[in-house]
Amino acid sequence: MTEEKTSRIPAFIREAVTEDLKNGRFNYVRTRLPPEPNGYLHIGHVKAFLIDYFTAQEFGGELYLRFDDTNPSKEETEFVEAIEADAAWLGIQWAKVTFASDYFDLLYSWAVNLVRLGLAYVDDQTQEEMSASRGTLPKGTKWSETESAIKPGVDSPYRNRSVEENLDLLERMKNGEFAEGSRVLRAKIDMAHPNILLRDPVMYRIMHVHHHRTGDKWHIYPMYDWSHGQNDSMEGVTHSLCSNEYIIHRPLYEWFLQKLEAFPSRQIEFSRLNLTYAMMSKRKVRKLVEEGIVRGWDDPRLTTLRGLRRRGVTPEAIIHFVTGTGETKNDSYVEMGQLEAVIRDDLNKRALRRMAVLKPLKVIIDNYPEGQTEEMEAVNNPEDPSAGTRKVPFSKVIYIERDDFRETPPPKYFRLYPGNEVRLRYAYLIKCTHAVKDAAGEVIEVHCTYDPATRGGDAPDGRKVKSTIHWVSAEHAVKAEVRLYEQLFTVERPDDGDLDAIINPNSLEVIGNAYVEPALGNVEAGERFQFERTGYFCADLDTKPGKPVFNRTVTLKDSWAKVSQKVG
RNA sequence: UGGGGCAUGGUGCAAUGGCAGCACACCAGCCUUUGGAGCUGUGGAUCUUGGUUCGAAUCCAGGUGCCCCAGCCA
Repeated sequence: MTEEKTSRIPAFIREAVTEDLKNGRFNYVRTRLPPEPNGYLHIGHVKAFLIDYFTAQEFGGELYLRFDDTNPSKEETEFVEAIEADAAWLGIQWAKVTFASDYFDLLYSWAVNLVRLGLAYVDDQTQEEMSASRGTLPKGTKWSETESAIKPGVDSPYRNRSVEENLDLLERMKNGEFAEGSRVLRAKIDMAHPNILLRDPVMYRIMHVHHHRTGDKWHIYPMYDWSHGQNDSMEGVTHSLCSNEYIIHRPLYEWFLQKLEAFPSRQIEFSRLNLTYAMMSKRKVRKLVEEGIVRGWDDPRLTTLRGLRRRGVTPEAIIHFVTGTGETKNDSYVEMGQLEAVIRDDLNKRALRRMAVLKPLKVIIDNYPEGQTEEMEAVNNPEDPSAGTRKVPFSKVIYIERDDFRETPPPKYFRLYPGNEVRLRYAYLIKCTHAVKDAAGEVIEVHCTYDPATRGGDAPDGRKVKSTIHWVSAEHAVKAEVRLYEQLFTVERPDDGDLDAIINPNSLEVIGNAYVEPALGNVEAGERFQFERTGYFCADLDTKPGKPVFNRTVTLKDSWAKVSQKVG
């Protein structure tokens, strides 16, 4: 693999960081990954992770993994561990792990400073009152169907309390003297500001909730805007890289740090990764899991990291995909096909080839000696000679793919049909004589003759066949469960739609009676293979000794599907 | 004129005032013991109008379109 790009981070970030280093704003680089521990990582997070990781790496800096655990009602230790494990699986390395909650004490003292400066106050308004006094956006935006005009906000009646009173009230909020929702601490900025975030944003709210790390110590918890930038600054994070939705937060980010005269961390934004047919909304993914629409957070149909891993996607493929899509400030939707192409490319180079018959049809080779078994030599990976070869047993009765036989072949069909000769991969040329049907008219077995002179697959007389099909020996085959996946959703942008209306009812097909070659009989969960001509597969967690279960990671490109569609 | 952000083939990304290129997809062909892989080729894009310039995707001005923002979520 060649390194075609010298840099793995977007130009606009590289330039900004370079400039900061040159003009002396910073003399080192430190970035941070800021996951909220309220769910599992999905492929959308990988982009942010990689940008943070590579930016630090490229400038000889370091990366902190900092959990944004400021809302104890949603967050759990379970997710902290899962996120760490998933990020490590991806290959991301960090200098240390921290938590927003590590800074609760310091942050509180900073809030006290702000109150002393007359820049923050305790507001006793109800949530409804605050909302009503915040002003409105003009008609035409999605929230204002009933409102007709832009309105500035109105100052809270509590806005001009004395510093002493604010200090006292804040202290008592912290001590748990007040009911949830009864008071908040707000920054004192400008209730008429055109950017609504600067209309006296809430800094602390009262929550009498147990925190997964600080226990019951706190009764107030900071909001995102009163935490994230401060933590960046406290940790000496130079570049706080985040998605475009935070652009409007940047003035607030800077306001706090300037007023506090704190270390001037810099926020830079980029666009999120959107993928067609993928659900990125944590809330909706949770619903899929809770309603049993999928089998868990690691369901292979999900684009969670655990889902992708279970499906058989490698970390390298994920990284290659994400860096390959590039990073900009443009809103964009990358096609799922792009991900699949990268996965194929990755697996093509590393996956051992095996033969597996997913939908078996019995073939009897009438002129092959009864009871005889031969060991055929098969290549493990034509892309990688060092993968070597293996022996595959061959005998009189074999299974082939039902799709590889037609009693009456459509145009351009090169596979097995009465009178046609095909090659059994690594074995013999066989010619179909006739098919046997059951009472219902369904083909239940096919009879063939083989040419003993074609062992290995080449005819001494030089005659060619147009098709090579895969097979397994009936006597030696191992029975396997195979799970075939399709898109979970029927629409390209599932985050937008009504969940129940867009679920693809056929996203999972379980095949209980596939036959696989003996080499597949004892595989470890997680091992990846290419089943010749059908796709890439990965041994599932449910695999037991002698009872393999495979997930289809992705199909092979199927040009016959195209031809057959065109032909009709 | 509420504030902010973004506009390059179907999709995603390059081109940092000098021949609009790459990947995926698509189409045609070659090759093939995977109708896989590989190889070759075709078609297709600078949102719009004006300006600056020898020269504009790039700079300037106006317009248009899309996205984000009124959580005590992050």
